[in-house]
Amino acid sequence: MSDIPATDARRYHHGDLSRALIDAARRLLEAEGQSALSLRAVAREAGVSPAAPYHHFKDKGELLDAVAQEGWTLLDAALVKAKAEAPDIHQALTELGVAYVCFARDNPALYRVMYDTAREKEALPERMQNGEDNSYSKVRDVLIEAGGDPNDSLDLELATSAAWCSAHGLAEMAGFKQFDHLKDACGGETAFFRAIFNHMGLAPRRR
Amino acid sequence: MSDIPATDARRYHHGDLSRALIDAARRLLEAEGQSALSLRAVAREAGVSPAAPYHHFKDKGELLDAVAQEGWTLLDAALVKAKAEAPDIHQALTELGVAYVCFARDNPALYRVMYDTAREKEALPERMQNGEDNSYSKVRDVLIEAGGDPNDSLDLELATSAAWCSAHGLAEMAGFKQFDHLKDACGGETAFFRAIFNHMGLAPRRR
DNA sequence: CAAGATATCTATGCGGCGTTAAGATAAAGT
DNA sequence: ACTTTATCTTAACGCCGCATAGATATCTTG
Repeated sequence: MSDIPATDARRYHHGDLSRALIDAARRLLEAEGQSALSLRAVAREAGVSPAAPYHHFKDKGELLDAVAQEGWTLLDAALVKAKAEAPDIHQALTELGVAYVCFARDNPALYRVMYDTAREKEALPERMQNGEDNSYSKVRDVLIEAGGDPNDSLDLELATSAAWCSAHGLAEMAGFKQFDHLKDACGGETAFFRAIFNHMGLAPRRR
Repeated sequence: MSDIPATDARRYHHGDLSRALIDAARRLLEAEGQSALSLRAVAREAGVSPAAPYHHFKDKGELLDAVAQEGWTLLDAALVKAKAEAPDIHQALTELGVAYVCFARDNPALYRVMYDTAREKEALPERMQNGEDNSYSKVRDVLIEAGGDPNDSLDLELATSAAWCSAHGLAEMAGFKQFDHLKDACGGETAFFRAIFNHMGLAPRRR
């Protein structure tokens, strides 16, 4: 899924330690999971002393913020791709949802860091606010193209939020063993995702 | 929301330390939040030495399991109450959802522990499996009463799972500041919850 | 009731954590 | 060349989860 560069330069002044730390963190996250992501372990992985990160990040939380940022960017890219590849506009919303859940499945630890840091500040990143050309707007635009009323902004926002909540809910649940037999019965994991989304009749009021 | 008894008995042999530890953990969780919930802090709160808990729980995880267990029981009770109070069967599903989200809002740290421990073992508690007279079945039964086909068990399970995912998704998101203005626009928090659930047209195939 | 067995708790210690403070070293500015 | 500044290291503090060994209270059996 990812190619996080390994760091090599081992001179005293590193060159770009913040970058190297973020990469190290993502490498650790992918290889060992969230519980292994200590600041000291990140420093070790990057080949510096335990205190070195503090010259680039105020504390551990700020490093995690940076990691989460990259996560949101990756998720955004996955949604762009999904929309572009959707066969028609009425399936586009489901395909966005499937792409979302697949991202969470393929980057479980990163996905967790993204929402953990968001919960810490009780706010999703700006990218997720109602705005132009961000992740949130991608879902909203699909809803409009599929027949939503662009003038009923409250209803549109509710529909967009509902879609996001649904996708997040499924993303968090899909990993549980309870659903294994349903995945089989549906004929595969993504078929299961689609079936679940079909049961959540996500739509705005019509124009 | 809760009445977690404070422990007093301070004799050498405590009497019921496991009980006292669980209560202490829940008290800490409510007062200080999840990050303050260390095993040592729980022992302090219960008035025993840091190593005492190990005679009643294998490790910290097992204590959290016990706390989570109580959480699921409380959630179950909230759902029973919501179903009993629902005006008619077609609103019952939404009311279950609202009750679910309100539980998460009122017990944020506990709710988090519940899902964190579940994720650790990649499985929700048995209570959540397809079965008789558990939390899962409460949602499923409402879907049947509302017109779902009791014989199409795959579809029923998908619909039940979809409802649960949606509720969980909203529960996790509702705390974010992003939604404050929507809550206002809807005329209150629970009205917002209802509006979101309305946009997720949760239903099984008809009989 | 006495005495040994058992359950429960304390004391101590290990390594790892996040974070801070003080000192070393390399690069940049004058 | 010399100073200044940015960057990194070393060392230390108080927390943490957890393991071990020893103390103390209750239970069991005579």
